[in-house]
Amino acid sequence: MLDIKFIRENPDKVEEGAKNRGVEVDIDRLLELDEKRRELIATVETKRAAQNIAGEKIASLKDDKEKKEAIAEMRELKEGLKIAGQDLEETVDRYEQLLLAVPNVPFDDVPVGPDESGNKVIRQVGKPAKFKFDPKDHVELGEALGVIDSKSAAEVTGSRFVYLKGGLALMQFALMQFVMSVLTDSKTLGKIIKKAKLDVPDTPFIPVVPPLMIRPEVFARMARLEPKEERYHIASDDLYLIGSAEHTLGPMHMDEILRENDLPLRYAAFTPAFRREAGSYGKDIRGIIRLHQFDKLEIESFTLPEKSCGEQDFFIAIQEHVLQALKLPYQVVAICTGDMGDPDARQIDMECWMPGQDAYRETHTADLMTDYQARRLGTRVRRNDGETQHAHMNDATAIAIGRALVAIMENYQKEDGSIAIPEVLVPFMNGKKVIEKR
RNA sequence: GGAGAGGUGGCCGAGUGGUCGAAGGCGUCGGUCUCGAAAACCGAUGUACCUGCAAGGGUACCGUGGGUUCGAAUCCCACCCUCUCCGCCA
Repeated sequence: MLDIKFIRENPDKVEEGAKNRGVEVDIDRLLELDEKRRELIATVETKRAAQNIAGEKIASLKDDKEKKEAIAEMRELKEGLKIAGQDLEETVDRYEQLLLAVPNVPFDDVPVGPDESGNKVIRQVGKPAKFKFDPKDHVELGEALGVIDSKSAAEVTGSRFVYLKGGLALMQFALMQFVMSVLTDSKTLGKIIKKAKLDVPDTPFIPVVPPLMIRPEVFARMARLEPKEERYHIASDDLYLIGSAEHTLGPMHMDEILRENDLPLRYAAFTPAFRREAGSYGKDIRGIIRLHQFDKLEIESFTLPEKSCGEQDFFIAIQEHVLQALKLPYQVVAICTGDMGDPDARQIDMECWMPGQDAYRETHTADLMTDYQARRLGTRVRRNDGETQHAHMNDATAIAIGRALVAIMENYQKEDGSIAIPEVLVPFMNGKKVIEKR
């Protein structure tokens, strides 16, 4: 949700932003309703003030006759208030509906475009490996090694589910451990900050294992309930399965006022993510690139408004650190206006080179929501001077299973079909250096 | 699943129809004292919205929604949530 004052002062900017995202909102109508709303508030509050004074008068009167007269007067006041009150209520309802539909305003450096075709590659790091043999894709590799079993999963649960087995299952935990070890160590974070020349503190991330289900009201306040067809819903308890740890991490501080000195608050959460993939029939149907369920390590932070941009840069630097440590070739992509989520002011993706796909594919994303989510959530900061403001929120992938495993399998494959294990993961895999057929 | 208790300000907690936005305590902030600190003492401390250049003024909020009433934190109804005990269970 945007600040109505900001919309009042920058209607053109808001309208243009929405238009560039392909979102239709009637800003003129919203401002009309806002004006009407404020007029009605004035009317209603004046009437209430009169009523309050009359009420005090009644309470102070001793004489029964006087009292009766005053009460009769009060009855009339009450009627007028009722009508104005209803009018106000209706206006506010329509006003809020419109206000909530307004997406965040994209930063000026966000490329304008209708869909993913408008995304811009910012830089490429590492070169796609050249193979002396025909590289296989992860499905072929995984099935031959017996570490990916889609067939059994399809029988047991359905398509887009998978059994990860043996070395690959172990690698998932190695990845989690490795990345978590980065996120919780201020020394490593300090090095990342220094290398990227950032001006952010090295405050470590607090590890979290959050709930996997969420109430609809809270989901809506995160501006992530929609599109509903993308969410799994548990009807018996009216709960939704989260599509990302962000969904239950973000509302941790709803209706709270944080203290300036406690920021940045950084969290790293491990969760499965559940996605119905309703809009992607036939897309990536092969393998483990797009699953209904995958495990993920997600990072989220709450910062002061003026620090949120640098925080996103920091998140990106962490992602690049991880990819470089894994020695995966990747590119950094600025997501365009039409391809961003509604709450995002800027979205940056990491795409890893996947030889089996012969393409760069998304493995990470970093979203800067500014105060858009925090305003809905009521997450505020009390500044040291006593002022309160809405906190800024950032959210990003630290490592996502499925995609990360695909990148490793396809980049680290050997001619005999075995898969070398990235050096940094070896200590987390009992010293195992290769996944081979057993 | 069964039985019970309860939701009040950052926290604890009092308040059962009218000067209650709400006692008291804790915490926090400022001050006095001190070389400094602790203790003690004094003072200040909710949020949101409307209005105003500002000082200020006004309105709402005691889980949520509705009702009764001239007037509701207080009475009635519905719902939501939390906690405790028993049962079941990783």
